[in-house]
Amino acid sequence: MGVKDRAGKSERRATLKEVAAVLGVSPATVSNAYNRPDQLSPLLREKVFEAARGLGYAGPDPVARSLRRRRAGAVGVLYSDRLSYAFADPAAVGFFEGISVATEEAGLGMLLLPGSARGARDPEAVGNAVVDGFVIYCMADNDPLVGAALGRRLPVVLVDHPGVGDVPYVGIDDEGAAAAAAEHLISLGHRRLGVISFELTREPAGGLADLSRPERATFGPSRARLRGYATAIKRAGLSVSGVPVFECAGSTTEEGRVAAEVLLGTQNRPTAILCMSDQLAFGVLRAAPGLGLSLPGDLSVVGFDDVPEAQRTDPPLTTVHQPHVEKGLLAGRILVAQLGDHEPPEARLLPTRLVERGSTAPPDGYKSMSRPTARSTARS
Amino acid sequence: MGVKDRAGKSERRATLKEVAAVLGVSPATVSNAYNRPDQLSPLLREKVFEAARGLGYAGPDPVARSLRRRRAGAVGVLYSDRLSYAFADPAAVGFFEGISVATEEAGLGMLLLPGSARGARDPEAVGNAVVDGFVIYCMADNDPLVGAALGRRLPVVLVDHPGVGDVPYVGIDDEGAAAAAAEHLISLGHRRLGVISFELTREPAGGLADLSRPERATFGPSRARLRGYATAIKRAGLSVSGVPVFECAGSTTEEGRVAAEVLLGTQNRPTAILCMSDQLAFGVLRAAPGLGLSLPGDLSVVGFDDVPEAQRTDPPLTTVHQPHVEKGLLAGRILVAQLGDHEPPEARLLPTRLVERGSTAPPDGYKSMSRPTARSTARS
DNA sequence: TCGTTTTACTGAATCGTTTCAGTAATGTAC
DNA sequence: GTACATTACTGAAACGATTCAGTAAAACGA
Repeated sequence: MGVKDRAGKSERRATLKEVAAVLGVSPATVSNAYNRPDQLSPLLREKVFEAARGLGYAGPDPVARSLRRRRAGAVGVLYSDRLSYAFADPAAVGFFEGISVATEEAGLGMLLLPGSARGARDPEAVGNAVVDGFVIYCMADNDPLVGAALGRRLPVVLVDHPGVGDVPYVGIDDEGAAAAAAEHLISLGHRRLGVISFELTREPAGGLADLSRPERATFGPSRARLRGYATAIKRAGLSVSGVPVFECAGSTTEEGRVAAEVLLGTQNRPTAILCMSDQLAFGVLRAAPGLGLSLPGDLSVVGFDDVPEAQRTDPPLTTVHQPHVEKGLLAGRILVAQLGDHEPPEARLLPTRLVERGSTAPPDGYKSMSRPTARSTARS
Repeated sequence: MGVKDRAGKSERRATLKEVAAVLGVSPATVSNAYNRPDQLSPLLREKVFEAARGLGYAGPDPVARSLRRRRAGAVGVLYSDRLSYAFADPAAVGFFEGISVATEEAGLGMLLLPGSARGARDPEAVGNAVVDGFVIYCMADNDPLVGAALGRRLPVVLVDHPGVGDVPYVGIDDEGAAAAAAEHLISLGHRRLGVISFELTREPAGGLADLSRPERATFGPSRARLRGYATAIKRAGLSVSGVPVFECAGSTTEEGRVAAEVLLGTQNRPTAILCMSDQLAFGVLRAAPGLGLSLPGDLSVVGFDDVPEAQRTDPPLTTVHQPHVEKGLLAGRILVAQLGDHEPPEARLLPTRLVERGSTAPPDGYKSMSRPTARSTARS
């Protein structure tokens, strides 16, 4: 193509003013043709469209329009990690699905911001996002992007994140749900538990810790879940500091597998493992055969999330169910309502429920007492 | 709260000009403080930030900035249906994942436009989208939103959509892949085939048709796949018009189930079914027991997509593998390259491959000839 | 000390719309 | 024929930034 001249791209797009000029009318009239047909004779309106077509004018520029109208027509979504992780995690996908229902109802777009991946975090993206509000999903307490988003002074909904001031908040009772999961194992007779956790700090060390200091976790739901596990364990009269916690940098099957190998490689290995997500639990299921363990006889596993696949693993996964889609829907609706100055639905904690499936059983050689039934932890 | 006064929300946010006024400097200086630190004494810069903090000014307004800079910092994604469907379909989710990798690399946001659901389609959303370009994914040929997006004169990548002019295009060889799927069944000895298809027209009738007029489908990949099925069937000397095609409005398990019940409820029922997606095929698997059919003995099923779950069904699903994530990644990269005036990767057809699993076998009482091996259909 | 460069800032134009307050022309009422 | 309403359009001021061409002052070299 010879000289590099940006191959034809440079012809500037026509503007409303130019369309007006062609017809010898005022820009206001052209604007009205697009936005307020009743302010115009139908004839002139047609002429405007025709002239526009002639100039290749595709209608008012969205950016200029947004500036003038002061609305962007989209809501921003902030996620704690790389977006591609979100798409690989059925829990996040379910949540996004819920949001999308709400935004679609309102005719709004859904802007997924470039993830706040560790290291490469780029607060500019939040400052540059052309949105009318934010859904902040599952971010570390001290993530600077949260501050950046709040600083924009737009309507915001916080999800799975500790409340900030009077910002609407949607989540679950992580602590109660985690406690229920631990209680389930304990009541089956397990005494040696292990935990596979999300990252504990913003710069996760990875590797082993114990359950004695849940408060140091910088990630709201992790902290609450650790606390829940710890509470149940203490209540049963067991030692909290004896419970190994393996910290995973991400919620993937692979990380779960590695964690399981470490946790189960110790002498006096746990007979049951509590996982903070189903993805991690799947990793444990995958690791078990290689370690010569069969489930649930040699090892019990509890997940968290109840993603659809949890029903189909072998054995099916006992896990804490939480309503991901509804969580997204509620968060989305609250945000949308704020934008339209409607009365928003009440922000709240959604119910969870322990779903007992085949991955948990009394430890080998233990006679179970009465088995507890599904327990629902909800608060309105 | 007594009088409804928009509870404190109305305090207008401060502007750059106001920050400048407070300090008695020019707006240009404040702008420079944010955008060109080197144009400013560090001392003054600090003062600017301090004044900004005092006024609750969170930095330059993204919309105004976009207007002036002429870039939005986001790419738009157009999908043929309601977004919530996309999130429920692992194939689409994989595609989105790929896009997100590309946009994230470039620090761009990913704006999912409110779906072009049947009926409620709202071309305004496309015209109003604040984006630097579009990925158009899987839209009907004559969808007005495609025209609207093209009309914006922004860089565009078309995915799974018939090419338009010299717009970059990414897809697979749908026809070849479909033909391979049909050939597989035929070589197993099946003679009575059925097809479960996506919508054939923009206003899908639902229900039965036959394979004799693939060209009327208004949806590129559907058309190509029907053509592929037909080609293979003709090549085998079978009658194309004898092949029942059930049209589903959406790609869901439920629709697949219904379709299977209709297709298999006829006398002289098909011994094998070709599905245009794994989701539809899952529906067939689910319907089979109720119809007293066991797979693959009584019925063979082939899917399309090879979503992860296809490996875990019972029996595992024979299906056409296509690289969803890579498709998204490639589309995203091409778009991003165009935005930055880089040389974009070459647009192309990605390879597919028939994956034979347990859901296909020779029809009952038929002795199979040599079984064909996985066949790859790729073009660069 | 003079001329030149560098530093630190400013003024004003511009990005492309929307919208509000008019205004001239036409229509209606009596 | 006058008063009033309606219709069809216009002018100009926002909306909130960025940027380019300057300019005055300070620093520098010889």
